[in-house]
Amino acid sequence: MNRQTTQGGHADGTVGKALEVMDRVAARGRPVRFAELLAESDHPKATLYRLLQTLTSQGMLAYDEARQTYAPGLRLVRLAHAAWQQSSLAPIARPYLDALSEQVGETIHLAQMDQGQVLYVDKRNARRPVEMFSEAGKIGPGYCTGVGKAMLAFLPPDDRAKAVNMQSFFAHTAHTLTTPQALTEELAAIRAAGVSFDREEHEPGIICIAAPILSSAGRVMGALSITASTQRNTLDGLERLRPALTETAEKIVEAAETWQFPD
Amino acid sequence: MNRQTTQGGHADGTVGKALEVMDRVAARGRPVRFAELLAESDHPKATLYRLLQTLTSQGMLAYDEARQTYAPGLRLVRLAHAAWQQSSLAPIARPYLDALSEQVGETIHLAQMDQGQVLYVDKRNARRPVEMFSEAGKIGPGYCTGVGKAMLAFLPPDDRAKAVNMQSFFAHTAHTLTTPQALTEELAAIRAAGVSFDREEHEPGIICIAAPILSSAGRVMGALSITASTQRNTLDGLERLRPALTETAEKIVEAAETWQFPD
DNA sequence: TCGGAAAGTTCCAAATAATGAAACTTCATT
DNA sequence: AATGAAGTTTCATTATTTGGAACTTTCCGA
Repeated sequence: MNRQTTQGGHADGTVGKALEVMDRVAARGRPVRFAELLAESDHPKATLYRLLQTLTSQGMLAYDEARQTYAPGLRLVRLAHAAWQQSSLAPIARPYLDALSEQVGETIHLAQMDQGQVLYVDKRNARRPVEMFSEAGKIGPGYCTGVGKAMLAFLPPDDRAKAVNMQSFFAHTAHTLTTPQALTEELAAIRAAGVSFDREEHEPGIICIAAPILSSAGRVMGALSITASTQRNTLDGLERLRPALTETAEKIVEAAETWQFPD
Repeated sequence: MNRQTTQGGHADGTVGKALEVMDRVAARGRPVRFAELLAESDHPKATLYRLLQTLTSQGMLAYDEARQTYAPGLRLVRLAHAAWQQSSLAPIARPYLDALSEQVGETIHLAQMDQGQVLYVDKRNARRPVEMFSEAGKIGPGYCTGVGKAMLAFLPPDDRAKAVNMQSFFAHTAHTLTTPQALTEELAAIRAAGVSFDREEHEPGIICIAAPILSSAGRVMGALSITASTQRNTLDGLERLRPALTETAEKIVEAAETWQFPD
């Protein structure tokens, strides 16, 4: 029972430290040099060096000899396949997303919570279906997205408070909620309404309606959203899609709770 | 310099052991109980228990309290997104896969090698595009798939010999090559031909033509294949698609070697 | 081409974390 | 209640990790 509530940073044992390094490499979004990592890490040179060696020899990182850079390794892709299939709502929700996509014709996101952030696990585009990993696996902020707010709103009070405090508020647009107070009030309104809206809070011109996916016990399993641009739609227009949205969310819960792994 | 050539299993340090446990959980393909893992592991109970605790608290595993089972965690999905984008050929190859898909109208796979196995990193279906993680991240055998043989054939001799010995041959069909000798001969033929064929070696009724993706220095970067069923096509029919296939492979190399991460 | 500095790698005694046998707690059955 | 299988905790022992410093290589400018 060794909880570190301090700043997102966990670190039990050697494994924790190694994974923290993994995260840093992944967060860069491009190949990184040893020195770059060293600069932002508080490990001594030798320690960081050996952590990177271990991760590389394990296939968790790929080392490019020519450029002397590290990048996340392909072993992760293999592991993630299993994670996506087993631990995400995506495989169960797929047919319902397909149906909803056909019905409403707008962009749809399926998201879950991971470590206080929004993790997108599936998507349908208005025209072309799915865009692979380029969307699944992407993360987003909790306080200024429809799915983020929908999930935060229905978290148990303690977790919700914790999650609200973990947000690092940034005014992406003039409509972004930028204080814990404003967000807390908004979340109460969302609980009352049952759905959340993104009123151009994350990107100008982009609006969305989102619904939480709640287990029958009331636990937040994820969230589902329909996104549109202000050029082609309005908040009222999205409000009209609410029944389709919440019905889909309900079907997903039902499917998830019925689902049993075969022997 | 502590190499373990023995059976795919590496294990440097604690991190290695933890990741080996991760692999075992992922390999099951369904939630696993502690006892199941204990039975197939050679760690003592307490050790395995703590490894699982660490991985769980790190978000690498998800623990289902109700069922008392472990499954790969969502943190992996996040990390894999970065890996797929940065370390796989998929993002670079995408436009070329799209074009090839449109041109030939058959199923297309893009694969890379990971730890002696074939790792699929992208796919196009005949009709509907892409199927998310359910295909990307999947692994397959090297000795009886078109992409596997294409990559094995062009590996440096030492690596090739090692990889051939790592295969665990199983006669999926009557056409499967089931000995290292037969495979080695086939690989020589593939080197001479420049492309490989799957002659119903993995699944009855499924054939394919595959080409390696070789860097200008001759290093194996991945492989590309066009798959068809014997009902709708023949090996000769696939042979006719060879120019389109190899041209696409060349375009991908070119794009990959030109590609530079922006500052 | 040469010097110098920065980047990357190795060493080893000290510090720390992992180990695992055994004892203990649960919880579902008989 | 009694049994036992599954899961959890303890703690002295053991093995791994640590990090300062020395060493080697690479890069760059004069």
